[in-house]
Parts: sequence; C-alpha cells; structure tokens
Amino acid sequence: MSMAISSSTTPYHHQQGLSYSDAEAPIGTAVSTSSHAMNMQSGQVNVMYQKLGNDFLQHIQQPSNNGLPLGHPGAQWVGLSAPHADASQMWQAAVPAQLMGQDIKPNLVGQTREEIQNLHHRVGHGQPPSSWNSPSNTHMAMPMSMSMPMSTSNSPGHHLGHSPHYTSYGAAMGMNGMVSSAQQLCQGGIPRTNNSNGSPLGHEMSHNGPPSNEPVEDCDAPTSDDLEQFAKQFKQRRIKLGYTQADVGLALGTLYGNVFSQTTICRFEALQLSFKNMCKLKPLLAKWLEEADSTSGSPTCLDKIAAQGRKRKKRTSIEVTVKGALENAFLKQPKPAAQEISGLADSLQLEKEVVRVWFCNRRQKEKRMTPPSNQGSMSGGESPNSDTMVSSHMSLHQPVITTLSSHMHNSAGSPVHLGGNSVSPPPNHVSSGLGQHTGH
DNA sequence: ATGCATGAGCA
DNA sequence: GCTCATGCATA
Repeated sequence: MSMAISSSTTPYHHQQGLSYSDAEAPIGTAVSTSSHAMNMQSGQVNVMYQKLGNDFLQHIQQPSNNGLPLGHPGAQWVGLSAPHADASQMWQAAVPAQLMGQDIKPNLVGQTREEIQNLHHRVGHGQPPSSWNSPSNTHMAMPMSMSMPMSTSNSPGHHLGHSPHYTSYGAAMGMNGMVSSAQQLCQGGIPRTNNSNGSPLGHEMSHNGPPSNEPVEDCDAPTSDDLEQFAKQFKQRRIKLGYTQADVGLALGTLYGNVFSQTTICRFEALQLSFKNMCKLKPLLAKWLEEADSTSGSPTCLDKIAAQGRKRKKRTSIEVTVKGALENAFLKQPKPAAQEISGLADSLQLEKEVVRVWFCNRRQKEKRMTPPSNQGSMSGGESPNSDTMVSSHMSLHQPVITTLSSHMHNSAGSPVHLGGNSVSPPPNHVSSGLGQHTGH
C-alpha cells in the first residue's frame, strides 16, 4: 500500500524568493520537485470526460493536439442548455451579478513561458488560417499582417506596460470578419452567425430572455448563449490581437483595477465559471476588447501591482491511489463530517486540511459537471447549483452512456451525467472514482 | 488547462 | 466549515 503522497507535499514552502518582481514573471518558480512523477489528471480526465466531451477529451489525451479547436462549436453550452433548459433557468436565476463587487487583487502574472507556449499552440492550431503560422517565433504569434502589439519586449505579460503600440487591428479583423466584436457583444448584438469557426450553432434554441432585473450594467444581462458566444469570440479576438490570457488579466487590472490571472481568463473562455461569475467578467472583458480594438497605441497605463508575497502552501500532489480513495469516499459521502475527514486523512496519510480542501474542490468541480437541477427557481427550493458552472452541459455530448451518471448523487438530487462517454475511456487512473462509482 | 490552495462571506 | 471566486503552481 503505497499511500504516500508525492514528496512535494510540504507544509509551507516559503518560497519567498518568488517575489514576483514586476519586471519578469516568476519563471524562477521552477522550484518544484518534479516528483509528481505520475500521471496526473487522474481525476482530470474523468472530469473532462464528464464536462467536456470528446473534443476536450481528445485535447487532453493528446497534448500534441493542444489547441482546443476554436472552431469547435462550443456547442457544449448551447447543447446542454437546450436539451435541458435547466441551464438557462438557473443561469438566469443567478444573474444578479454584481459587477466589480470584488476586491482588487494584486496579481502577479506569472505565466511567462507557459503563456508563450500556450499562445504558440493556439496560434498554431487555432482556427487562424494560414495567415500566421510562425510557431518558431517564441514571441507572440501575431498575425503577420499587423504589427505586433507586443512591441519589442517579448515578455507577453508586460507589453502592455511597456509600450504596447498596437497597430492596426483592423487588418487582422479582416481575416475573420470579426469586427468590433467588443461593441457588438456589449450591445447584445452578438453576431452569432459570425463564427469564423464556421460553427453554426444553429440549433441553439437558446434560452429565454434575460432575467427581469439586470444588475449587469455594462451589457444587458447576458444569457448563457450570449456568454458562450462572447467567450468564444473573445478568445478569438484576444488571440488575434496577440494577447495571452495573462495579458488580458493584467490589462484588466490596469483598466479597472481588477487584476485577474491567466487562470481566470482561461476559465472564462472555457466557460468554466459560474454564470454569475461569467456575467461579472464579461463586461470587463468586453471593455478590454473594445479598448484593445480601438486603442491603437495607448497602453492604458499599466501599473504593475506590487507583488505581495503571500505564503502559499505548496501544492500537494495526491497520489493516484489516494486520489482514487478520495473519489470513492466522495461518492459515498460528498460532504463528510469533520470526523470523517479526519479519519480519511488519517487512513490516507494526508493532512486533514488537504482532505478537506480536496472535498471542497471536488464539490466545486462536481457542480461544474453536474447538470443544473430544475428544481431551482420555482420549486421553492433553490438548488445549490443555481449558479453552477456553465460548462455542465458538455456532458450531453454523450447521449449514450449516461448510466453511470445516474449513480452520481448530486446534492440537488438531480441526475448527474458523468460522461460515461462512449468515446474513449480515461486512460489510466482512478477510474475508481467517477468511473465506476456506484452511487450510494 | 487544471489541480490544489486561499480567503471572503455566510450560516 | 461551507460555498464561491480566484489564483499559484504545474502538467
């Protein structure tokens, strides 16, 4: 029984050293041990399975194929919302998004080479036509037709600060015909047909209109469909403009004081945020887009936010076996009591806190993959998922094996379709968990 | 792109 | 202690 956790589980690695100087991204954080020698994604794949469906799955399983097809219909969302109609409901119900209600987080954009890499991939595989395909260019892959916004400093995360003299974006836009998307989007005039991806989304019977009250100021209360569209286009535009997700996150901070991380932008684009959250971010991103579109040269004063070293616990790498155990436990009891957690932690030789957090995260994830339960608005019972993630519908891609799903207990009691997916079973890992759990 | 972590707000 | 939003660190 090797329940050992990968060495990396160190209590608190004060890597103070990583005072992310505003100058350069914390590349130096390569601290890590690397000892995670194991197939990660144990749970990941499962999850992906469930929520993403084939497209993503493939994407995952084949790193080489990393560019998640922008062209892919994103139908996931629509797809789900349509058949289930629940999604829309809950989404709308959750709309009360309070813009800017949040705190301003001094974020230190960290992704540098990663971003660059990512960008690479995207550029390389994204739908962008032949126009720009110079993967060799570690900098920004920009549509050659236009001059790089990035200026000379190739640091993707900072060009804004330096002197992003962006030049004619128009040129690029011509390529896809995606013009002034920002504005359109923000005006509710989402050019649905305007998918350069060629994904017609035609069937999306979309959701009903926006909620009666729309707290969202910038744009009218977006519907899930709007958000999906926006996210998709946003991504396209962003890439075309040559920005990385991290760039955008930083820029948002510059523009609104709200810095966001690459992660958040990424999740936004992937529709992996709660509806409410999506609503909150959309206007900001829309604005940024607008800004980027028009601002042909004004950097929008970038003030680097001083890095605030916050000691962060080093990420614990949970072994596959252990993870499997956790999954099982989760299936049995998604919300274990403190005692149970302790016991579990003990038996698995994990810190209690780690286990607790694991469950929390697992639950969050669960929500994402869990289809909205219709009980929400009217049953008088507000489903806990009311503001669940957007991506839930993905699972619909596997109309087939939904069996497993039914096993899933989900707090709301609604059926959870795990992507049993007929596609291709998760490679290795803990299928034990999501894969074959027997409900409880 | 995602796993584990943090922290605010809430009950 | 949970949910939720968010992000660091990492594959």
